[in-house]
Amino acid sequence: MKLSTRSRYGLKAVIDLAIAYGTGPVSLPVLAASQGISEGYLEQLLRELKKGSVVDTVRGAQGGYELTCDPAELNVQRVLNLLEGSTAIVDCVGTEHHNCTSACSCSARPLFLKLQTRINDVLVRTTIRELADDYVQQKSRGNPCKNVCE
Amino acid sequence: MKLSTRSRYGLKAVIDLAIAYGTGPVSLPVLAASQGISEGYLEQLLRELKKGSVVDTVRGAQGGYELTCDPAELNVQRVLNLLEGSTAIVDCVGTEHHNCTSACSCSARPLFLKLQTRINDVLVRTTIRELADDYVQQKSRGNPCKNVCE
DNA sequence: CTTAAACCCTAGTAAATTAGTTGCCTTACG
DNA sequence: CGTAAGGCAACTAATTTACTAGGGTTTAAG
Repeated sequence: MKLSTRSRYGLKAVIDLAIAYGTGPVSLPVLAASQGISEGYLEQLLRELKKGSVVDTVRGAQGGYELTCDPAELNVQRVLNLLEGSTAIVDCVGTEHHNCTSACSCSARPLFLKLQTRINDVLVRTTIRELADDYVQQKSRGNPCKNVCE
Repeated sequence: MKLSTRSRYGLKAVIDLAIAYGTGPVSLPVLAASQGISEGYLEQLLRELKKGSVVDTVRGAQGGYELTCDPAELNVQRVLNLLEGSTAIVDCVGTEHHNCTSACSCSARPLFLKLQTRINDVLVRTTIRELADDYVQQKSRGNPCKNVCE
């Protein structure tokens, strides 16, 4: 049930980009330093996000990464789907239903479906803008925020 | 975000035991055959469930496994916690909060907390009895149920 | 009392996933 | 042209997952 660090790092980088939205690209070294992780690793995650058209890049000096759309229009599910591959808790309730029919299959399926529905609900409804705004607000109140996990 | 096969197999075995609740122990070969998996592997999972007092065993010939309590009193969270170790999607929102304070920590924390709340809600509210009853009912309607994942 | 069915336990292992690192190439601003 | 930046591929170490193997112990039944 754990979310991978890919997802955690990638999501936080997207939130960083949302905070900087409209102010030009943010470079990899800056994004990596924000979370205290290596540039090489974060780069891979950002490349996935670029493939999925969530971020765009500006090459050359003064370049960096930026969101392709307004953070208010970007939900968490889209981001996590790119980073995680899929946000399905079990394959048989993902977008590809495989061999499990909805009529009836294994005894745990009703649980999996309910869980997946609730999870998707949160992921779809939560926008990157909300998370970015919350974080900026907390910091402005002088709360001891760190974006680094220990 | 995936649920491990441990969890899937273990949970389904518990549902099998719920269906047989009150009719004496069910043997490992029977439980394993129900899902088409090896006895050795399922045995490990059942041992975890025994450690957690969810199932009890009867040794010797005609022995097997049985639930320690009424399936109506047993929720899915308790079962998955034993099988999965923890049902937390990230460590910092588990029962052990580690170094992340609730005041403010990383930018993604509000999302993690919301997600975890919704997940726990489903896991706590769903009883094994519900799942067992649903399954028995589906089968009695002649639906093509299989407890085996393909 | 012997046998066989059943649980008990430890250890090992192959495959997959995760979490990175390394190194070199391309682009573009000044 | 030099340097700062992203692009890309390959490799690797550690961990987790999903098992398998094999021997030990208990107990009901014949």
